[in-house]
Amino acid sequence: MGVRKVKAAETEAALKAAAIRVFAERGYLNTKITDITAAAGRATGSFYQHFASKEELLQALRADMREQASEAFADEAPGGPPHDLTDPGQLRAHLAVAWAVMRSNRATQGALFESAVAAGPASGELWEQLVTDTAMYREHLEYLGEQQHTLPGDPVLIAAAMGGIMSMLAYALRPGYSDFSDDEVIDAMTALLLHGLAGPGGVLPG
Amino acid sequence: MGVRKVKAAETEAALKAAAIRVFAERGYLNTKITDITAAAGRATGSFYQHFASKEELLQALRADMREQASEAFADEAPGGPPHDLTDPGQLRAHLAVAWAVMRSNRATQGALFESAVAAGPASGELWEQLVTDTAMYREHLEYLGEQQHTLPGDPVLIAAAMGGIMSMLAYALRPGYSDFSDDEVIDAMTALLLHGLAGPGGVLPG
DNA sequence: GTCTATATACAGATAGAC
DNA sequence: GTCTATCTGTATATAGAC
Repeated sequence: MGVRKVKAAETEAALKAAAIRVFAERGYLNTKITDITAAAGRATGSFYQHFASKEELLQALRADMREQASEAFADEAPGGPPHDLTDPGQLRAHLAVAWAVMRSNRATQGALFESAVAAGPASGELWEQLVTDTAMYREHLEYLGEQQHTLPGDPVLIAAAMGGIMSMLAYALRPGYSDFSDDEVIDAMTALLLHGLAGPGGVLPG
Repeated sequence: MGVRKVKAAETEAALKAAAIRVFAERGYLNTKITDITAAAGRATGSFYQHFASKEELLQALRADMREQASEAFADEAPGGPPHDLTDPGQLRAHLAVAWAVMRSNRATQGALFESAVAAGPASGELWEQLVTDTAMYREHLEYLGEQQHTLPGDPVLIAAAMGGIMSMLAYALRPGYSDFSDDEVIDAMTALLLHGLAGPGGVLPG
């Protein structure tokens, strides 16, 4: 790689890193291109040498996150059969990995969320994102269905609900104005999604 | 009331109605003040005679919705004791009313959601909105806790999760690119929140 | 490739006639 | 109170020198 390309790659990396920092502070929608370039110590014009728009930069960050996510889930279940989401340990492990990925990519995750919401309800972007991101849940639920297990509802809908609540909490829950630990959130969501409000006892005493 | 005040009230109502229409089409963040005035058949300048900003108009719409919501819930349980959310019928009724209010105020509900998200993660607005809107769930859960019922987690967190999933779905789920009926959604969420993925049977066979 | 300087575009808000 | 016309601020994107 020539020295020129190295410099370019450096700048691109600097812009991405700066974007992550400033997205975390002000949020995606509230940051201007110039906020990113300033935080990266570059000139405004340099931005467009690497990205056509803020949206395109976000897609690059999304690709990075996807890569990290698939690695994290590959570590969890290396090529094995689908998880049984009604097994407490497996459900918890799954939620814990998903939560860890979302939290370590807080800024990117939040930016994608903001972008999808800003597109408006009629665009369907948020629903599309929800369905895409929960494809793994959906598959596991469909597997359960094949095993004659009765599901609470359509696998697509249930999967979207599960993923939706996780990403909603990951976005809304910030240190400072609420003090739930990661473990507390994971435990609570595991219990809620596994046995619901009724608890592990099944049907309540009449 | 003088004729002048009548005209003013008419214009204000026209602006609110127009805002609801255009929010539903383009979303809150994507609509300009001029979109609203145009849809209402008024001049741009007239807007500021009634609202200082788009945000203030939204607060007015929120007040209208709150009023409607409290009526709906009052009809459901007129002055009675707190609901038992582990009772299938009561949980379903509760979710059904919440869903009906959100759907019949789709545009306002969506606009509030967009506004809270656009404020950025660091603002805490989305969390605040979530906690405020789920105060009723929280109280019911705390009541269950007092009855020695074991909850999946902190009432504030569980309530936020319940409300979060409902408003997320209400925003993301639109006719056209997904075809779940209201009943299907309510049934699925009732089942999920009541008994989780494991189902009403309680602990699964080993 | 990176920089400075500038052009373009548009939403928000106001001024003043009616 | 409502209108038309306009001003202001600001974010995006480009042009051209280095």
